[in-house]
Amino acid sequence: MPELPEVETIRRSLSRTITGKKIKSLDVRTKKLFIGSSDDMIGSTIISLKRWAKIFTIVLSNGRFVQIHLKMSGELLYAKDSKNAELKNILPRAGSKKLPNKHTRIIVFFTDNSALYFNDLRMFGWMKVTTKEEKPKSPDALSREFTVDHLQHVFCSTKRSIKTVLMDQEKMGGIGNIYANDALWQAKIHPARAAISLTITEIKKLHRAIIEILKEAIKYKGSSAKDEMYVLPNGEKGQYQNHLKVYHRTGSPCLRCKTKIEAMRLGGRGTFFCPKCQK
DNA sequence: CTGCGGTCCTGAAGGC
DNA sequence: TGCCTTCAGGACCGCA
Repeated sequence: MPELPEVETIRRSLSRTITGKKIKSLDVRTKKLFIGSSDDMIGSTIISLKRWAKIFTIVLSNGRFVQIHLKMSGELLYAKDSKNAELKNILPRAGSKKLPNKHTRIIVFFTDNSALYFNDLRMFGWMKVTTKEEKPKSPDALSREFTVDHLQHVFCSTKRSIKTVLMDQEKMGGIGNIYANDALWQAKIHPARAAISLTITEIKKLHRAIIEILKEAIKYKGSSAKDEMYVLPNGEKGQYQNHLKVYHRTGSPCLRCKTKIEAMRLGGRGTFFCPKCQK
C-alpha cells in the first residue's frame, strides 16, 4: 500500500523518465477511476511531478493538474515502447509482466511511443484532471511545516489513540499503517496511548522517529512486503520490507529487547508493537 | 468530537 | 483437488 516513501520513490523515478514528454492520447479502460475529461491532457507537455502526502500531482503545460491517488493497490508503470511493453521483476499478482494487463485501468501514451500505465487491482485509486491543485491543509510529514509544535497542537486536543491520529490525513499527510507502526516502535510509544497523554519529550522523540523512518524507507525505495503490490515504475520491488521494525512481525523478536512482537486491532487496522519497550 | 461498522474491490489463505 | 468463506486495507460516509 503506497504511503509517503513509496509515492516519493515513484515520483523521483517518473520525474526522470516522463518530464518533458508530450501526451499523445489516453486509453481510459476503467471509467470509474478517471475524474474529469481526459481530453484536457492531450497535446500537453509534462512540466513536473510533485507529491503531497500520498497524492501525486503532474503539472501540465496547459495549466491543468493531473492528480493521482494509488490507494491500496495502485501502480504507475512506465514502458519506453508501448507497442511491446514488458517489465522485469513485477510481482506476479499484479497481472502479467506484459503491459497492458488485466489490471491496467488507464494508459497515457506519449508522442515518443512510450507510455505510463495506471494499474490497480482493487480499483480504489483514482486519477483526476483539475484546473487547480487540490491539497488538504495539513502538513506533509516530510515538509518544513511538519514541526514538533504542530504535533503538540494536534495531540493536545484529542483522546484518540496516537496511532489513529498519525494516520489521519487531515492532521498530517503521508503516514499509513506500515510507517505509523514502525515510527511508534522507534519512539518507544505504545500505539494505543491516547494522543493527549504524550509528554513533550515523547512528542519530540516521535517527531524525530517519523522523519527517520520515512527517510529510511525512501532510502530503501519503499516497502514491497508480501501483502503489498507496490513496485517501482520499472517493475522493481522496494526493499524496506527487509528492514521493518514491527509491522507484520508478530511473534518475531523485538530488534531492541528480543521480546516477541504482538498484534492487536486499533481503529480496524492491524497494529504491531513490542509489549516491553513501547510504553 | 468520537468510535464503530459498512462500503468499495480482488485475490490469498484457511476450512472442510 | 476444489469449493466456500473470510479477510485485508485508505478513505469516506452514515450512525449512535
